[in-house]
Amino acid sequence: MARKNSFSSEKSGVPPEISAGGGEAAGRKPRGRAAAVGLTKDRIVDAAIAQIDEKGLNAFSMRELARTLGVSPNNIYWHVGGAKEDLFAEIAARFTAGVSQTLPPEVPWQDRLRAVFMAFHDAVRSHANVAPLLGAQLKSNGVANLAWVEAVLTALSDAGYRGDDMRNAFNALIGGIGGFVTMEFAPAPDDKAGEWKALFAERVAAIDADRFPQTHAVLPEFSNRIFVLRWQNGKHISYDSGFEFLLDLLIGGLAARAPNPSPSADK
Amino acid sequence: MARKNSFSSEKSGVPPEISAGGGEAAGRKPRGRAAAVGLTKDRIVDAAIAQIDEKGLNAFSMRELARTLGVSPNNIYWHVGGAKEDLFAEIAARFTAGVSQTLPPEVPWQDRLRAVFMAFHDAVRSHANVAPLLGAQLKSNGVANLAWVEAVLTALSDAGYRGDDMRNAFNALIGGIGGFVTMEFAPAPDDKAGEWKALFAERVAAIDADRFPQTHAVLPEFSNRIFVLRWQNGKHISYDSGFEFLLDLLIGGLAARAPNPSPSADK
DNA sequence: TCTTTCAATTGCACGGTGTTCAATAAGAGA
DNA sequence: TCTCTTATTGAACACCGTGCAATTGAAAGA
Repeated sequence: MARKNSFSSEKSGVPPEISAGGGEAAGRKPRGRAAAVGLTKDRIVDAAIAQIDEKGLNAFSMRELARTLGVSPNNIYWHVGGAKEDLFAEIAARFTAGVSQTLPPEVPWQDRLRAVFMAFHDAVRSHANVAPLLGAQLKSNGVANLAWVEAVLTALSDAGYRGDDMRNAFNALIGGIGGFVTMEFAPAPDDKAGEWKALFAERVAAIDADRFPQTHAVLPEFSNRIFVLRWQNGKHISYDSGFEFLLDLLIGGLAARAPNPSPSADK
Repeated sequence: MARKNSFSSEKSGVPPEISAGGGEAAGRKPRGRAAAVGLTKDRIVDAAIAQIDEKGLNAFSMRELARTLGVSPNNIYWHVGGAKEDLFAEIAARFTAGVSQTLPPEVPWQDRLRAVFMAFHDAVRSHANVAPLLGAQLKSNGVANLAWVEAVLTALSDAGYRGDDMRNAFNALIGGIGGFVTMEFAPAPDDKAGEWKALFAERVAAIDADRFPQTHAVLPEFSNRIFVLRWQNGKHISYDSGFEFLLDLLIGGLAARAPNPSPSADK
């Protein structure tokens, strides 16, 4: 039945359930020999996300998290395993975890892919400040929910991709889309009173029409609405249409060069 | 012409040239009224990149940079403008700056786009540790060289894209590709003696075949070679083919739905 | 019931960090 | 020579991540 917990506490004084594989059976508590059980990994992650939502990832600190939890910092370390990085990984896992509910296999693989990534996009937007964790750190990157991976791989397989092609397609998808989202919600500077915004806007407004005609021409329309010439992120300016454009480009391209163009008929 | 310097030092005791537009005429020194002129923004950025290359972005510190430059930290702040963030922005600008040499307009826009992004990819790989700066911070993100933006916009224009379509195409391209690179080189944990690698590899090897058949099936081949199931980044494992796949997907897709399919004939 | 055991929690301290404020050195222009 | 501005420094503030050793306290075994 596969309720494996590969390696739980084998060593000495170590936390409860170390990063297991799945993550759906949520109720199971440490249970071995509880003492003043008050803190849980879940509670920590919840509080951490809340704190990041509110103050931004830059301002996040272990000590402050401990303060708001009414707990000693070391307690957090104990539950979460060693380092801030591990907490971040745990947080990242939360996100792809929510997206695991996949569409049935009858649905064309294109639609399934689309649904998975749209859901991912929505999930991230609702906690935009954690976005950097999802793309810019290997450890966070690596703890993603397997159901999510499985869904993508299955879709690609149904499209007929195998071997290196499948690997490249997977990486292009995850890298392109995950990366887009990271960039979409890249944090703005810890601006003291919007000073940077003004400076940047001024600079953008003064772009030289002779040296950069194309850029200058589209400026009035694109200013603060394209990735490089902006002073606000996707939290304030919607990049939804850009995201969907990318998604269409990728899925369309995958379909165009897929061994199995549209329905699911392989195997 | 156009040697504008929009707003240089107007205020009180502020640094020399604040973020100007272009950046090609390199020789010009502060020159207003030099004193113990020994430190330059360029020297600082050089040293910073070197330090990040060597020790990683996480380990980077203003104080240590100052130490290796044989200089007081404040001196750096003075030259670079207020905060670590500003230095990072300056660093990021370096990268897109190197890629400004564009192909002549006779070359089909697809090839021009391809060249621009391949060059970008190469530039980043040669200083992989700075990658997170390029995607995961708005301020760094925003100082990119305008020649680079101009090149992309021109290509899209030649393809016939206008208005919202152009904006979406631009964002999809920059977001997708820039994001991919960010993820490709996402830093691995500051691992004490490869402990995490082992743990992760073990976990990956133990994936449940019943719940995740597809994932399990491709594992031997994909382990550590796809984005979510890996413990090393693009510095050690090549994602070149994935990158090119993405690039082809995007450019191909853009061509497929472009008003001007292949040659440059608009305007 | 009384120990023992060990999960869960704390205090304290170390060696850093980014950044600010006010003071200074040192050339150029007068 | 005396300014004046640019360039540079010293010392300090508040805070950080995290390791170490000590502690609590609930349940397991006697």
